[in-house]
Order: sequence, then C-alpha cells, then structure tokens
Amino acid sequence: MAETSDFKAEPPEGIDALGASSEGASLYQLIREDIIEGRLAANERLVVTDLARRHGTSTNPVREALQLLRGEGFVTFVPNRGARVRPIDQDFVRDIYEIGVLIEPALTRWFVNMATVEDIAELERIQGLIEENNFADTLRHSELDTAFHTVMYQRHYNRHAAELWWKHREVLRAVSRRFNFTLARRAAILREHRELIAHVKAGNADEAAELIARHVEGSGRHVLEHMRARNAARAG
Amino acid sequence: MAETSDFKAEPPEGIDALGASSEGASLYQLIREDIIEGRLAANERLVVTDLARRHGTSTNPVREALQLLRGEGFVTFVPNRGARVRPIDQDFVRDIYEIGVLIEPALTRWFVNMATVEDIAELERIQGLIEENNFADTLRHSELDTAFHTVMYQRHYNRHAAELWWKHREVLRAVSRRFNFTLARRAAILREHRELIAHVKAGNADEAAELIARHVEGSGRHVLEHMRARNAARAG
DNA sequence: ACGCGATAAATCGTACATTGTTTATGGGGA
DNA sequence: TCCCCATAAACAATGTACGATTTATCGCGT
Repeated sequence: MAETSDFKAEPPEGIDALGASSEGASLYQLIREDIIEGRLAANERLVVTDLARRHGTSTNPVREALQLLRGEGFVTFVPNRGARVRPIDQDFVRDIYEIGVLIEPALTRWFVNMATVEDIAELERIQGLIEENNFADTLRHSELDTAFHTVMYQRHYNRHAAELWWKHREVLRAVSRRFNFTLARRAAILREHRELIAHVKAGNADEAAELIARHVEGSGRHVLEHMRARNAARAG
Repeated sequence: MAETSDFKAEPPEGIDALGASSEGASLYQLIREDIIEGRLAANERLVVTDLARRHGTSTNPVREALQLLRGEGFVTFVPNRGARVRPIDQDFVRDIYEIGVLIEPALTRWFVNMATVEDIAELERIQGLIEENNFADTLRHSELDTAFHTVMYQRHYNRHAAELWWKHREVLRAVSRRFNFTLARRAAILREHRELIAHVKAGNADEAAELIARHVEGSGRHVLEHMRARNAARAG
C-alpha cells in the first residue's frame, strides 16, 4: 500500500490520467471539469474558436480535446455543426450508478478474497478519518470515501472494470458535490462501511458483495433524489 | 421493430455511429478497424504523418481521429511521444467479456419483462436463420447472432449499458472472426438460444438472466481458448 | 406572414513553425 | 579495438495560422 497518506482522490494505478497533453492543466481536463461540474450548461454549444480564445490557445488543441471528450462520452458531435455538451441529467446518473450496482459487487468479491492485513488496516484508517470528519467538510468526505473504495478496487485484475468504475465515480463525485448528505444517508454510509470492513475481515465475500450492491444503490438513489428535488424547485 | 430485414449488425438505435466526420468512411472507422481486426500490431506506433499519407489527408483529421480512439480506449498516448495501438490481447478480451457477464443478465431481465409478441417473433425468426445457416457462413452467423442479442437490448432504458455492450460486442466480433466455432460451442449456442426464447415466452426473467450469464461466459471462454491456442502455436 | 438570397459564423482541411525526442556519428579513453 | 558519451542531425509531436466549405442568421421583397 504505502501511500494514500493524504487524500487527493487519485485514480487507481495503471489508469492513465488521460489528459496528459502539454498544456499545464490540459485543456481536456479543464473542459471536462466544466462539463461535469455543470459550469457548462447541458446541450450548450462548444464553439472551438471561443474555447480557444478563452483558454489562450489556438484551435487545434481544442479540437483534439473535444474529440477526446467525445470518445469518453461527454460531448456529442454532429458533422459540420460541431460539439455540444452531453447533459449530465438524471438519466445519465441513473445509468451509471446502475452499472455500478452490477460491477462493484464483483470487484468487491475479488477484493475480499485477496485482501491483505495492510489493506484492512488501510480501510480502517480511512474509515477512522471519515468518522472523524463526520461530514463536517463534505468535500473531504467525498475524497475519503473515494479513497476507501479505491483501496478495494485498485489492484483488481480487470483494468477495464476498474477504469469504468473510476470514470463513473468521478462523475458522481462532481454531481454530488453540489448537494448535502441527508442524516439518513450519513448514518447509512457509516454503518455500511463498518459492516463492510467486518465482512472483509471475516472473508465473507458474498455478504460483502451484496452489501456493496445496496451501498451503491443507496448512494445512487440519494443523488437522484437530490437532483429531482432541485429540478422540481427550479421548475415549480 | 420493422426492419432488421437483412443483417448488417447495426448498433442499437440512439447510439451514434460516432465516426461521422466528413471523410467518406471516416478515418476514425478505418483506423479502428485496423486495430480491432489486428491489421495493426499490438503496441505499434501510430505516426500521424504516416497515417495521413496512407489515407491521403493532412495530419489534422488523423490527430483528431486518434484522440477519439484514445477516448474510447483503443490507443494509448504518451505526451510528446505519440500514440500506440492498445493491444487487444487475452487480458483485454477477458476484461470485456467479464463485464458482459455482469451487465447482460440485467439487460436480459428487463427485456423478458418488456418483450412484446413481435419481439419474440423476431427472435424466433432470427434464430431460424441462424439454424438454417448452421455456421456454414461464419461471418453471417456472427451478424445474425449480434442481431439476436440486439433485439433484446435495443430498447433498454439504460443507454450507457447498451452502448457499452455494443462497444464490447464489436471488439469480440472482430476478434472471433479469426476463429472457427468448435462443435461443442456450436451446439451450446443453438441450445442456449432456444432455451432463452423459451424463457422469454414463459416470462422467466431470472432463468433467462442466469442463462445469459452462462451464455456470455461460455462465449468468452471459447474466444479465449482460441486465442490461447493460437498464441501457443505461434510461440512454440 | 413567408420564402429567399446575401452575409456572417463556424467547422473542417491544409500548410507551416516550433519544440521535444530519437537516432546516428564521431572523438576520446581504457 | 571497443566502449562510452557528447553532439548533431533527422524525425515526429504539438501548436499556430489560414483558406475552403458548410451551416446559420437576418433583412428584403412579394
């Protein structure tokens, strides 16, 4: 294990932080953040010359960044009409958390069978920090929570699945940053994490997997409820 | 339903055939095929100027195509050192078919609960063609088999999951194109398809889901065995 | 009010400059 | 003679600039 000393929520190792161009904090990352964080509205046009001006580059890097984002599914293209922001709406979130419900249990099952003493210690350490923070700093909670699950999925042999999880995680993290956790959800998170650690210690792969399914499901529902509420408020 | 009259294995509706640039058969598609079909060796360098010359364009379209492929995971990038072909090796195939085993049962379960009379008729029609062809034309079999499953997943509400399935499917299809079906596998495919139709008719969602899991698992194993055999032959 | 043509704007392709990387070469030392 | 390293030249990625073609916008005439 070694690091994870302080938490910046890094991707599982081996997953290239894609955006490595040369631009200090690559255009790709900047535009991507703007989309995920909601600074760029859903379906908004992404005009190459504008973006280039805004980021102080020429058009070519922008064009490439947009293609990259297209490949990852964050922007849509229509030939000769350019790019638009793919809306990160309720459907989008529902889709990816449902996929999580299917995938994460499998990753967890593997982890339970492969977990070392150090792994478990690391989980408990992070869980300690989570409880210490106790949702006071929600951003910190988000980072810690991500780290918690990263410990479990980091070394899974199925890099595709881990990568998929990480991509989805980033989206959910950004979306949920705009909401607060309900009391019920806070309690559930702490309880489920503790329970999960217990299952890992006991080597109960099946129980752990089932628990994670509920955990992800609950998390997804929570986010969706918030989105629904906000949309309702905005509309009515 | 309507079409599916003759089989060209088209993506589930709503999934943009990404590659729509302007180039007749977009660079993206061409390079992608070359990778999937194995015409470009694993880890081979993708030199922009070469590709541009080869396809008779300037470098910019190539650069954009490569970024798109990067986003989709078919090429890897190292800053200032360009792109390489991501190897479609046994690990790659194992990863994606394992994800299939997790996702497809869920898609199937939904389909069983939503299937119309027309859907079932369509499945039976395609199954008829599959049995009629009886693996004589393996390419045709591949197309038909894809169509069979597309009927089931086409209208699923989770577009992400459907898209993911399609992407993986395309890879597996290309890889397995180089192999022949063993007799055992042929028998299993026909049997499982028939059994599946029966489950759909009876509305047995759980049984259908479980069957699909086995079906995908078997298909994956089959492909992997072939790859292993070929690699062994090549090495030893 | 409704098409229709001119004008503006943006995409897409080409050509070029710059910067970083890789490879070839040659000289000095053991 | 052979190895090692510095140095230079070839090469390729990345960024800039521009022209061509398509699409969108707006005002005019009927």
